[in-house]
Amino acid sequence: MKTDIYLYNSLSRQKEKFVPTEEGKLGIYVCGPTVYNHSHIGHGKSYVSFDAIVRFFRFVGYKVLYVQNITDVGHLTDNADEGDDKIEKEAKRDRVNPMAIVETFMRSYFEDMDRLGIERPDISPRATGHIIEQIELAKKLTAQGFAYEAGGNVYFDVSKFPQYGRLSGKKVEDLIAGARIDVRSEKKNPADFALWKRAEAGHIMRWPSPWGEGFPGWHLECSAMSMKYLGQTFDIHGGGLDNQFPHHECEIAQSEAATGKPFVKYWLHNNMVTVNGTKMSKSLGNFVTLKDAFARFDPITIRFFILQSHYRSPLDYSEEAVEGAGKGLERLKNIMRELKALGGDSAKAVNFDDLPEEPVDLKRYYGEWLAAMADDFNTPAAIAVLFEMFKDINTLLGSGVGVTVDVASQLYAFTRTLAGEVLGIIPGEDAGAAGKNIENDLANLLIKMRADARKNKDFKAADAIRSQLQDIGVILEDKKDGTTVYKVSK
RNA sequence: GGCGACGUACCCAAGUGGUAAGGGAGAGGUCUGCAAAACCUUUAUGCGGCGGUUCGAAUCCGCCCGUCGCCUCCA
Repeated sequence: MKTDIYLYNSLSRQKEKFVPTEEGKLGIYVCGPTVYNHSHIGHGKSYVSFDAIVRFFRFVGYKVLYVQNITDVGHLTDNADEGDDKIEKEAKRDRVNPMAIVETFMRSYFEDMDRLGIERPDISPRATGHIIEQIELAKKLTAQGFAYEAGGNVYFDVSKFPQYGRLSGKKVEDLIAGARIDVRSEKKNPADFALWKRAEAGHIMRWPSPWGEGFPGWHLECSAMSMKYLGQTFDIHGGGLDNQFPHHECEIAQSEAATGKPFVKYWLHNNMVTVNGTKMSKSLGNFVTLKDAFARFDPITIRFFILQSHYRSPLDYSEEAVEGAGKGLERLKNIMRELKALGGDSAKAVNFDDLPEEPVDLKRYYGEWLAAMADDFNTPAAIAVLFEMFKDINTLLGSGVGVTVDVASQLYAFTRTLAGEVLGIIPGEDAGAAGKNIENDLANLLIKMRADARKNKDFKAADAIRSQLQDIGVILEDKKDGTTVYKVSK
């Protein structure tokens, strides 16, 4: 390991040094989306954050197993007991099979995540694919006396699990006192939550169980699937702050009651996205979908915007703020393009144990960057370090001293690793100038024509070429040495 | 009502006891045929307000104001 990582554990409410269950390995589970609608900016923040966290763990040498579920059943529109299944509701409205809704929005979800440069989780288990495991868990809890059946429903008996409320800082008594009176409930205690729900007539998604036909409660899937793939005790469980209660609280209760072991060592919660200062939620209908945002901004700009604030801070989405972020990101891309043009893309591995201090003090910048990332994944501070370094690099490039291919290559590889491989804020291989294709040849042809016009002081023709290229999204820049480079704007 | 978080320049945003990172925008300058890009300089005696602790506080304590979140589905 190159460094110790400190992270804020919601369970202890303080920063702790990360100590893996198994040396060199990380098992992480992050609550995935319920796929009944397009993903919004909030999903983007959550999954971009955890993507950066996972990438960083991999960077420092951990072998990571990243599990993120797809909820495709059982998530009710109301509280944990009443209301329709969200997916069925959409399905009924559109008169299609619920699984078609699931398929549509699951594809939409992955498409959006791909565009945000998020690496796919290692395992994306679906709730409906793990009905057996969920039934087993419910059976076990019932047999152990932690759960009871009532009219085809199975409820977890919160009174049997005294630690309930530890994660969210809530007291069961307060919850009961504050709970809405539900006269029809078969529950012993208003705070009890459903492990299994009886399927009423007309309910489409249903499975046979020891308690009759029904479907699993929302919380159960995450316990069943996380433990299946990561073991009864695993390292990190992540998710949105809004899921801390009741969802994660219920997961802990179910899992620890069933196994008698600690469920998760470190709980990580990302903060929420607000739009115009108000929380965005599917229920409120004020959400900005990622597809909306992508129509306005480059997806990587959205990613950069997200990582420019800390994952535990709330993020207010505004076009002004994203535009500002986008311009900063432009600078980063410009530098990468220049370094690449100087021959920097010749593959070169970076030896982080032996970094040079000249002509750019990579050793220092790496140390600062690493310290920022290792301190609860402080991506905004890490990005600030990169910008300081870019200033040095730009000064070097503009100094007229000249940069050797070797140095350019080293700077490129270094930046590519920190900003690209780990933070994911450098888009794929799109840096224009070095391409070998017809587009590149045409662009260089026009550049040459313009250069000839300029030589003949025919600035009208030269500017016409430049402005018309700009109209189609190609921007020309004249360098100090008299050459001209082009870039394709988004 | 209960619990929690936050309030840093025009905008975004780090910083949790040692004298205000970074990005955007603005202003001036260098370079350029002009642009663009880049570079240089500049923009908070102050970190919601008022007290307190301390040699020293944006950072700790108290009160107040404001905003947001959770307590019901949400990443």
